[in-house]
Amino acid sequence: MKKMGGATPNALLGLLSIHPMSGYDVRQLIPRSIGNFWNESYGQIYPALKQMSVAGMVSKKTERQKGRPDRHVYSLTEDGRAQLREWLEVPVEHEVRRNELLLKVFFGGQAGPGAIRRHVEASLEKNLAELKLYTAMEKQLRKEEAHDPQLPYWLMTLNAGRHLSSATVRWCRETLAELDRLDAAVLVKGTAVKKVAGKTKRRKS
Amino acid sequence: MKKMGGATPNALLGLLSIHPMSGYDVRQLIPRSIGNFWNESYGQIYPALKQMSVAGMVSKKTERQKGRPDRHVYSLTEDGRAQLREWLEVPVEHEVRRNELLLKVFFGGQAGPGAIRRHVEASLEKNLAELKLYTAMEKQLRKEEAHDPQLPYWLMTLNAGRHLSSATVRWCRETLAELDRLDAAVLVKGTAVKKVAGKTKRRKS
DNA sequence: GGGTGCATGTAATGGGTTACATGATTCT
DNA sequence: AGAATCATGTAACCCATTACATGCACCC
Repeated sequence: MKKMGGATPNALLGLLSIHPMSGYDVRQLIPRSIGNFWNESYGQIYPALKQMSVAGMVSKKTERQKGRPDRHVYSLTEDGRAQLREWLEVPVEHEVRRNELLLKVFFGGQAGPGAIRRHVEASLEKNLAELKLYTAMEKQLRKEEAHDPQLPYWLMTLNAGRHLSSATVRWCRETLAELDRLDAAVLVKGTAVKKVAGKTKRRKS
Repeated sequence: MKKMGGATPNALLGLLSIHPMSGYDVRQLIPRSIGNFWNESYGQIYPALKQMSVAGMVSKKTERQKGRPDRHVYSLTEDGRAQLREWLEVPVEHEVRRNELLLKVFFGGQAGPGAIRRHVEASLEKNLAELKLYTAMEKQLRKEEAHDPQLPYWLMTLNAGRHLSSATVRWCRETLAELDRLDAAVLVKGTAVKKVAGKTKRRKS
């Protein structure tokens, strides 16, 4: 059995472990499953499935269709399942996840007035929206997949999303307050002060 | 002035905005500045500095040294500063940050007993350690850089790290509790339980 | 003598997205 | 008529890490 170091093929094995699928199906499934913390594009999926097929991790069955191209449905082999289990044992190593928002905040002193505030506000909105989405997804999952033995694990990842998003929301609010304080300090010291953006847009919700 | 789309050159401009530096210096500075949410390797830094020099974003001065190779010290030009300011205005777009821990948790149903728990415990430890580090860093920053006008922004990113890490800690604890509950449920169901490693196979919706 | 730090850089390799190419079907 | 969906795949490109290559100084 060959080594499968990369996370991508293992992620695919994981998805195929739910049920047999085509490459197209995999791509469609992602946003409704691991989409909040993982992504794969067609450019990764199709070649990876082919390689894994050669390596004996998956077996392929071709379903012919009228008009449309054939569906190549892949399912896990025993080797594939073993490989997945093995990979799941390997400790995850820490990688620095890049966060462009924080990068810009770090250099905020160089930015024009209001730029950082706008970014933080956008992040706040985004994370509030995500929070709503998570609770909706949870309800749906609990209903539709009530009997799936994997449900608890799916809920754990949803819960992670909730914790992360709500922490980000809290940070955004604190940061906006801090930005207010900074602006105020500048005003006090201030030379010629006119109408620097002091308004925080309050909108729909 | 050329377009600089990628975040890497702009991150370098940002670091050079603190004070002029060599490529080597940049690399050394990263872990003590943006290291918690950004990284650049020599393989990126040196070519990028060269390109930016050609593009007129930075100017290079060579300091000769005894024995050691020359230091190439780069500083921002006006164009570079403008480019940085411009980039700081551009809204950050959402990218799905990959999280291998969550990926493994999602497929936890396929894992051997204890594997997921070990990963979550490791994450808990890691984040607790990071929390300690953040408070230490904050103290140090407040002392050493007390007069730097950029300090507030640096503290904001530190604060983000704190929020993120402590959210992760909370999630880890909740998740460990949930894993306990799952294990207990399995024990209850498994009337004739002997070898835990037994069979959870045979599942198909 | 050997490891570490200073200091530069390039090349190989891997990972990943986007754009391209094809083509029928179904919906608006 | 035109767009979206189904369905496959490849090629070009971008981005990033790692390994390699060099070489002196300093410390143990």
